[in-house]
Amino acid sequence: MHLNYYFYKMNFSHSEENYIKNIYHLQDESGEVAASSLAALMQTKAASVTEMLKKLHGKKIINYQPYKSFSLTESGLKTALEVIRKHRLWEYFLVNKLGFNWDAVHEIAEELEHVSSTELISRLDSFLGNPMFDPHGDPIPDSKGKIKMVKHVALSELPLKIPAKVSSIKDQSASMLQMLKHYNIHIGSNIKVMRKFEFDSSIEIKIEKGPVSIISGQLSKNIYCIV
Amino acid sequence: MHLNYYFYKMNFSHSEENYIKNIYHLQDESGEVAASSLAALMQTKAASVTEMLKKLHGKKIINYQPYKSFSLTESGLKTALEVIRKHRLWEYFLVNKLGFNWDAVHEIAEELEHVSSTELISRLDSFLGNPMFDPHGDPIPDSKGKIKMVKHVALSELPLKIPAKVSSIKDQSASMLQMLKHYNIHIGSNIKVMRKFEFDSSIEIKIEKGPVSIISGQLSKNIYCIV
DNA sequence: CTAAATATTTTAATTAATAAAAAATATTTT
DNA sequence: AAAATATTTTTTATTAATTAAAATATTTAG
Repeated sequence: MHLNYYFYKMNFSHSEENYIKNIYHLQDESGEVAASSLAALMQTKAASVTEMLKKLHGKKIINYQPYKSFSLTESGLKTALEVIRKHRLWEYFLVNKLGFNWDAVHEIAEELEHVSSTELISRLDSFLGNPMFDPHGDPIPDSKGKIKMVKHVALSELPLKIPAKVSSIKDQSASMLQMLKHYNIHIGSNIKVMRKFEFDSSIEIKIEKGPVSIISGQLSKNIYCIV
Repeated sequence: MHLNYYFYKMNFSHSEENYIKNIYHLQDESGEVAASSLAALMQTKAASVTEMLKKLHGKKIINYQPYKSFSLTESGLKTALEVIRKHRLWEYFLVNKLGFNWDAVHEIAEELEHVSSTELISRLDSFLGNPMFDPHGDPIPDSKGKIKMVKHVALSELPLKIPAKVSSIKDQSASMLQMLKHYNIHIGSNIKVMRKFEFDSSIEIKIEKGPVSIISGQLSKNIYCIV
């Protein structure tokens, strides 16, 4: 019987890793996680979630009491950040070394993130030059699980005339990408909000070395920036 | 119900891919494959092999009649070469981009070879400069499944004074690697057999830009060359 | 050519992981 | 306190892979 010595590296199934990762994302937004939100996010049924919660609780990955909302333990957090680190490093590789578009890499990284070798990830990290952010602007945890806490603020919430950098796009549908292309906005664009129009919530923006444009309130809510 | 249209890309489980790959390796050596050899190679029981054979036959991957030896169909061959292509490209990447030793990459490539995206492999191939051989000297199939047919001949079988290039090492144990280091022999070394000693099957070799050495018959049987 | 040895398949059962419908129970809202 | 909602338990199912033991086919040796 394998015990969980502190130096013993636990292995998780793909499914477990996906659950752990998604619990992290939810708890990152709002502290604790309800079974129903997790079921919704993972497009599965509440009963399936409960099954997995019992399993993860048994492995000391989550703090969990029946009927209560739950959160990752320290060990769970560490595991989540390892998976997220892998995912984001692979995304960086796919875009910056293999030349993929940033909107095409998520699915592939979903597979690559489950490859288990830590030596591989450590070397990949060096090879890529220890990048801090993935192609979507999300921070990449370091080998110790340390992650830059970046506040992503929607363009719609940005104060006037404060320079900001586009860091991520919420809705990554094809129609959204089309719009971004039209306005020549992409991850890394330096941008300022010049005016806000109360009437329809549209805003006037200035893109560095680019024109002044007016974008809809809806679009501005989907573009996130780092100030 | 999904039918197997000619443009429909079949998906295989990791286990199926491993079986297909290993059938390829056996059939590459000796034309047809017996269930028992496959069971031995894969360290499993004959009954498990039969189960898988029925499944692969159902998917038109092998030519199979009960109790007879079997072989890959054209489609099976294509699949096998795709998996082997992935495996060898990843090995090349691990060694030549991430700086792994060539003897440390097999296990990691065993995982990476099952990542499904073909776009990924096509881009990886370009990124690596369309290499022809992996770090063990084995040929990498191209995107169409075309593979350099290289005849690997053991140093012990090499005619006298014919220049050859070390292409692969059969026994990849630590003790073997130690010996190779001692003699300064590695994949790609240009080498000639100068004399053969009948008494103990040892041979005298000349390594390009290196000294003349005598190696044991046992060692010479484990070093393969391309003539 | 036949008996014995060997190889392969079938059968039946097992394990493991995941999923989920339906019923039961707990919590929250009104 | 009742109603609505959320969660868990129970039960059932699926899928994939594995294998011991029995049955059957093939090959080998005498």
